Amino acid sequence: MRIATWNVNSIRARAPRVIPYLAGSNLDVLAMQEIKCKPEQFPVEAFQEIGYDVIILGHNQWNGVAVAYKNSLAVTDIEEHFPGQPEFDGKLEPRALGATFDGTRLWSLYVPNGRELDHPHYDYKLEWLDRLASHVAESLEADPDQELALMGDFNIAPLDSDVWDINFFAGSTHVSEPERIAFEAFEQIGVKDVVRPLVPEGFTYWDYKDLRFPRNEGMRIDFILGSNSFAERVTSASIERNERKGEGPSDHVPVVVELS
DNA sequence: ATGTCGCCTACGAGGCGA
Repeated sequence: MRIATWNVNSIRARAPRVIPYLAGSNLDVLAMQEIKCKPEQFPVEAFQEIGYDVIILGHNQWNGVAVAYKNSLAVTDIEEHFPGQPEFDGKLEPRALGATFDGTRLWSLYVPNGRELDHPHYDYKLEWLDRLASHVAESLEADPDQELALMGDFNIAPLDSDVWDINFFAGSTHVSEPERIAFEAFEQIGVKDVVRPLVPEGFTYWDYKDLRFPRNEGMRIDFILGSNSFAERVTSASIERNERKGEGPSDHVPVVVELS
């Protein structure tokens, strides 16, 4: 089984990139973030034409997550939002979508950005991560051997080397100690980064501004975190840097793992 | 370089979020 996560930054704008990539990728499952549309606006037919069905969670022009999967796969236990997921500004945002494929539990996750260290969105981000970790910990306590993966845009650079210049990010979100502690908490509950051991180098995101991609001034903020049973099945991984090239790319690229 | 995108509203251009 081959699965991937990709912050597409609007599926309507990105279909000309996502559909050809998916058609040529032999992926079984693609978790997407920032689809930026309602379900009725999602280009479902373009996915169906290349043999994929789609699960969608989107409310308006912000956020939104989806999961595309080969139409030969059986999907069960579709879950919109995770239990205990906090609200922002009184609203439950479309940032988490769970689904199980042949016994493998996958989550497409778009972690809140945080905006600024003194912004309410930052507290929301930390709370969101804490609640997610609590949910995953409970789930793993109930079924320690389950194959589970958290896939998505975590909006955290866990290491200084995950940004092109740590000094540029002084006082910014994505690199603060509380965010990094929140990220490390997943490893402590038994869900670890399954890509980094196989792909130690490389960014997953480059801002559209300031020639960031040509200068390779990026960030590693998109991850696949797997339970022990999931991690044991991972045979290879890749960061699809070429998807940042050419016409009309997302600012993020796909992160892929192959399972035995 | 104040250097980009994509969405909204509402039909031009500004606001928001990332």
